[in-house]
Amino acid sequence: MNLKELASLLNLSTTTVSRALNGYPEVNAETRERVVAAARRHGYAPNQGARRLATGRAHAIGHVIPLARHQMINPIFAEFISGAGETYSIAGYDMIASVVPEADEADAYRAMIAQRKVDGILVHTPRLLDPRIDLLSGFSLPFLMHGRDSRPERDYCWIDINNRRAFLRATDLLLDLGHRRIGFLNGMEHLNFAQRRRSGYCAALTARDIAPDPDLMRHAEMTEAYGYDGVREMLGLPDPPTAFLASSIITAFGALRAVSEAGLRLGADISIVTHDDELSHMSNAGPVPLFTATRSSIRAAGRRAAEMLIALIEQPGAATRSELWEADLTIGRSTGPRV
Amino acid sequence: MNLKELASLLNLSTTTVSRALNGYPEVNAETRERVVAAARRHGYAPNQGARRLATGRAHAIGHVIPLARHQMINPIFAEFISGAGETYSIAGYDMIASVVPEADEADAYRAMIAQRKVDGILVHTPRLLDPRIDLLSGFSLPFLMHGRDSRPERDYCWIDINNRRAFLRATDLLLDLGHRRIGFLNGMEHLNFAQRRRSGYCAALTARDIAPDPDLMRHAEMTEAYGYDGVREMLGLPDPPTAFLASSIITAFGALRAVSEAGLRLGADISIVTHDDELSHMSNAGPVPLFTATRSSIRAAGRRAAEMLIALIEQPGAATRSELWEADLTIGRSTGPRV
DNA sequence: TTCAGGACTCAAAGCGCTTCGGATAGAAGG
DNA sequence: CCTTCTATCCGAAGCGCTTTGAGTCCTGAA
Repeated sequence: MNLKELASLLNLSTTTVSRALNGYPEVNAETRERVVAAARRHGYAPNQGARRLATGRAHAIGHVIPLARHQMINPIFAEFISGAGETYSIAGYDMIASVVPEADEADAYRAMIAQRKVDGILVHTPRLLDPRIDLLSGFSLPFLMHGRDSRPERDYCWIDINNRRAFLRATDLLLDLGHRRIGFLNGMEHLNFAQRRRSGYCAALTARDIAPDPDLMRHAEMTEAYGYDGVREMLGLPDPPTAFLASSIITAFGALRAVSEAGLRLGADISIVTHDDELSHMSNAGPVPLFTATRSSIRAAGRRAAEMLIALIEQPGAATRSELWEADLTIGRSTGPRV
Repeated sequence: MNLKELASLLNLSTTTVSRALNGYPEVNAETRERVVAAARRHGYAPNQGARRLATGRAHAIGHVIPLARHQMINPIFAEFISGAGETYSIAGYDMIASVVPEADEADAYRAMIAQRKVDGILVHTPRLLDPRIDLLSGFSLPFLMHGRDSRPERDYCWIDINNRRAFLRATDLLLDLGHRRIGFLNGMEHLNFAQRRRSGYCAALTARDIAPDPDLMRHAEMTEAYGYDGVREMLGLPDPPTAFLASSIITAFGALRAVSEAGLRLGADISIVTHDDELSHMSNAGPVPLFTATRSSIRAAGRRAAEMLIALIEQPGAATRSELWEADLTIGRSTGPRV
């Protein structure tokens, strides 16, 4: 069933039917009802390809997911996507996701734009000096970055959490509890967020005249095994840490496993603070959560990011402001004074 | 830059340029080279909307992700998607994902089809008697289900693992080790895979004249907390289990946490077997993995599912067969004889 | 009665691509 | 030298929609 058929069925022109369905005012209320009813009855919906061609708008937003050699897909990504997807559905946008080898990433962005597949692009997990900013700035298509670059002079729109402050506060908390040797299980440090977290961690230490110890700082993909191995190895050091700071709750669970296995009691012998993205299958909720954590919902970030990007698309004039969210610091059962 | 501009730039007709770019034989090799070079130089790529309209093919595959009230997004989903996405990219398909409230699920499928957004649909996590099979069978669009329905008489294409067999073998293993009280932390039992797993678990028990004990069987969303709570509560029973069977490695990690917290030793005092989807951030790899597990890569399933669906789309005649994969049973450090 | 103006409706022109059905020119065959 | 291929290329139609610019038919004021 297409527009023409529907129109002739109703003895109306395609113009009127199109207008009736798209809510234009110059069509009789009664006519509109007839049209809408008939469309529903016959399961008519406008062909998206034709609509795209006629309007020049794709009503879709692109996500490029680079797959590195190690083939990891961050569970955080799923959660963010699900938040963004909620907003897209409500606003009538499709999400198109392109999973490509890391090396083809730039081409994937270029193709999306050249083929006019999307009206905007959402960019994930920026690197330190992320080439995608300059790449995408070269086109006139709106894009929004989840996270930031390190160069404030670049002009683009982003949403991020205050990673530095969060990890500074987390480290401060542990220092206040008397901990002096704090193991840091960071994310991969070529990523911007990890660099900022490290900066917060180091700043808190140096503010108390503690030199950051390279032996206590690690960075890697934030897996469970990484948390386990990291803690296990650091606990084997001559002067082992009494507390750990984890960059992801998944890593924190791994850390906890190593702590338990070593026969140490969480919150008594060893303290752990983690960042908590509120992943739905790794909940750290409850009145007194398991982990003391800096917390910020990644799903909420996804929702908001999508809203901001859609605003960028639909009101090109209006200056959409970037947003910096503060993470909550919630005290759980995983921290206590140094013994 | 569009076709017409590119064509006049080259002093060729749009016909020839289009054919050159699409690899039709009736164009001079030299001409083709000129065209391809010019297209690259000017960053030309055909407008996808126009192409869709002209060819009637969307070159896209749809995924509908229903968001239940509890708003959970399964990490397994991300992993599957990433596998499927790899295949899509190689084959030149887009993945379009629609995140909708559970109640709007059927409409989301209908809209995708009516608007001709996709050439095929990949359906996730079937329920017991999944209405989507009849819904989608009513259209002429190919679809593929990751998982199966319980009604063998329905004719559709699927890929699945042998959940029943996997859990039967896992249970058998524990029984062989002398365990008689085996706690079962299943996924939500309105889902098909969970029902099959339960059937395998029960079959193994009854084969040894052990009546399945409802107190030892739970089903819920497969979170870490569920594993923890489940084990904790079952360990508090008058006649507690000596082994546990978990439906997801996330749950298994939660189970392990409860075991450790109770001061029990994994593989000695308590055994755990889990299903392992090979999630990239929750690895259970290594020569002797942490968990004894029934293992099947969900990412590989995603890749294969995408291949099958694309075959369904591109060779409508050819009978594409459904596939049932067997899971590996790998022995780790989490199982041992009953004490 | 006339006519301006509002309320509806319509025909037709694209949007950018693919593809059908020729055209043209040189090569091959008679 | 004329016809028939073959290798290339082109014009134009059409995919299904939106939207511009024009009506047409009322209503109510003059």
